[in-house]
Amino acid sequence: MTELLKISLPDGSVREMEPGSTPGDVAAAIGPGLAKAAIAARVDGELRDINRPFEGDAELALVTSRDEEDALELARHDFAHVLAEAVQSLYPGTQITFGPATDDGFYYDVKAPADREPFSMDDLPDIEEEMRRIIKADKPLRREVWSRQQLIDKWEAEGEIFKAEWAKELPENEELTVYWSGEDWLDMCRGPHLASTGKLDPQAFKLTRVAGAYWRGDQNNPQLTRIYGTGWLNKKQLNAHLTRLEEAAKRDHRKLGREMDLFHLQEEAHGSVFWHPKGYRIWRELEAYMRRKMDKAGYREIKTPQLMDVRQWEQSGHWGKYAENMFAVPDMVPEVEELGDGPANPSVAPDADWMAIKPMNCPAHVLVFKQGITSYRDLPIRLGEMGCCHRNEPHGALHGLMRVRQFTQDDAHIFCTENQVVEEVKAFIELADQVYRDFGFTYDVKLALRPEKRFGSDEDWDTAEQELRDAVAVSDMQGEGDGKLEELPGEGAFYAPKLEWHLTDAIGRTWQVGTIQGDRVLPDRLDASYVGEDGEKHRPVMLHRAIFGSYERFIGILIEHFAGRLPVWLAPVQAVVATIVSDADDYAKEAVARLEAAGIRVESDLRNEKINYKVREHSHAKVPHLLVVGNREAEEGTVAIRTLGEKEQRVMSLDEAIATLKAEATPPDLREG
RNA sequence: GCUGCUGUAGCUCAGUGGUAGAGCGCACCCUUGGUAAGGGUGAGGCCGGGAGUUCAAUCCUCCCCAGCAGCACCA
Repeated sequence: MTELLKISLPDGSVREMEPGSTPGDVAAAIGPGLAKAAIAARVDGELRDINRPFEGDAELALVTSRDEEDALELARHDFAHVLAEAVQSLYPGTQITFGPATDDGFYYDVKAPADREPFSMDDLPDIEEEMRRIIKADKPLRREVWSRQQLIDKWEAEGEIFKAEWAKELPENEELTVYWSGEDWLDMCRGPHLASTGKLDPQAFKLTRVAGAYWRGDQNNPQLTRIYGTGWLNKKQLNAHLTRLEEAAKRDHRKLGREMDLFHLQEEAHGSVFWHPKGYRIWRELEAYMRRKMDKAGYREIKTPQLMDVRQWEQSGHWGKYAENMFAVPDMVPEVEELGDGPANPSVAPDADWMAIKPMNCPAHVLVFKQGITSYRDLPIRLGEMGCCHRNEPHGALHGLMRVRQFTQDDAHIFCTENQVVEEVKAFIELADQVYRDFGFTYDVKLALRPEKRFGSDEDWDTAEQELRDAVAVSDMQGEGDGKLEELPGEGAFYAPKLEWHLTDAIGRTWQVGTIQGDRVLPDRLDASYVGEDGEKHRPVMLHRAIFGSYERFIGILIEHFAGRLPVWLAPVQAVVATIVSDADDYAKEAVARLEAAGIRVESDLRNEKINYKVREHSHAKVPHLLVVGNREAEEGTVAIRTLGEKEQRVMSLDEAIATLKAEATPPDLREG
């Protein structure tokens, strides 16, 4: 007599099941409805196939499509497998590698057969069709445990060199599984999967693009073709997602930047921004705001050179570790050969001295710190700079305002003693939190730990990393996202670990803005010191920090975050006074003069156009307030305010309107209460 | 930098082996109209740059540049 398995269910009940039975059997025992709805199971908390037998007593929670997160993960993973199967079925000789679920779908990295070009967008319709065929065939997805050698033999026999390479590195003692799709195709996979391909909705996915991706993420390896898709549980979800993407595209800062006449980019200065009056207005407001914040927080602002002798960069270590991203300039008058009307051909003498344009401000700040003799009593010293830096970024990395070659940081370096580090980092974390909340952002904080290539001793790295963790633990952060501190091994700077603040753009990509880094390397390399209580020289710790990160990136994120509808205090034009008839022109001019006198950024629109047209145009321009005046308003001394995003107008006296606008135009740090 | 795609008027985009078109915007005229497109007329383009094939190239081929998506990179 075999002993029955005790399967506990979420409602607290316990079912006794025959050994070898599966979560599917439990579902069937409970009722036919559930048997049909159950797509997978959580067994002792682990997501598993519905048909994978229990290995003993267990806690079971059946997963249905109502458990959206699990269901989506499973479906996307299955879509990825179906994608791989479809590609191999259509194009024999294609090698498959990996294909995980993503935030909105799935991808699979494949290597096209040698006699074929890499896959392109044109191939996607055929592949989609083949995927639908596989889904409709309702092929069972069956789990099987294989030995490592079995896997290696199979992949090698089939010429799957990537899979074989991977299989060889799998641990010997772990249970290795494959999943069959029907009887004719399989992939090595940890699972879990749905019971069959037919559980997928053939109308709930769409292949979206192809792109190159390196095998195992290393650019020294062959490049594969990554086929991306978006995958959902049903067509409705898919369509909703596609609509969301369209909406997100509308708030792309590059598009809005042009439409709102904020800035432009052009090839002759690619990667550098031409700021237009309206865009630079936003910049100036941000800069004024940040200056007030930093002044109050005990920073002192400085300005340091754009160009320094290359020898200085050698000493700081940048020339060795960072030269490929630096712009170098010969310190000489170039010989210019005139070729008639053709291009001038400057040539550089072989013995020219070289200068480099600063890619960061830190070495210059150390040089400022080193002037004179500093006592421990003076510490901490916080030196701030709106520092314009140039970095020669890989061209494929450039992206609107988000990743540029010339940018200005709200940079500062805090020189302090060992004992002051945690306290200073804490103060910074709270300052950053205030700033992000003033803009309505939530954020994620990550801790980037020591990279492979680095300066400094392991003991110093241990200390520096722990200080950042300690500071986070004692800090008061309110505007944060999920509240967990994610640690990123190997991602720190060559001189210091970094705390990083990440914000999200319109389509969900995250961008680092703020950072603070605890550096013991640069003060040492550049021989910075202070005189301690004991009269001896000591090395200060140097904290590198920024909150906006760069004005360029921060403005890009602001534009996307607000879809161009910036808060009044940041809006380049805060109000437009628009007339209905020309008889109201004089009154409109008076209103504009009074608004200007109150410090409001206001423009007038006296054109001979219908009010409908003016409303439409200024709404498109995302002007927060439109003050409409006609004969009625002129007589009564009122304005009809139409606020962006609202359908209703409010009529109020001009005085009242000025007071309202003035309050809204006040930057958040200057508001009372 | 790598893979793929794209580059035509200020913007969004059609189009053709015989040097070009629309809508919006812009200018001018008419219209003074109460909250998201009033009407008319007109100007505007070395079809990203270079080389090649061709009687002829915006169109085909090659190289370069830039942009887009992803990868890699982001001190």
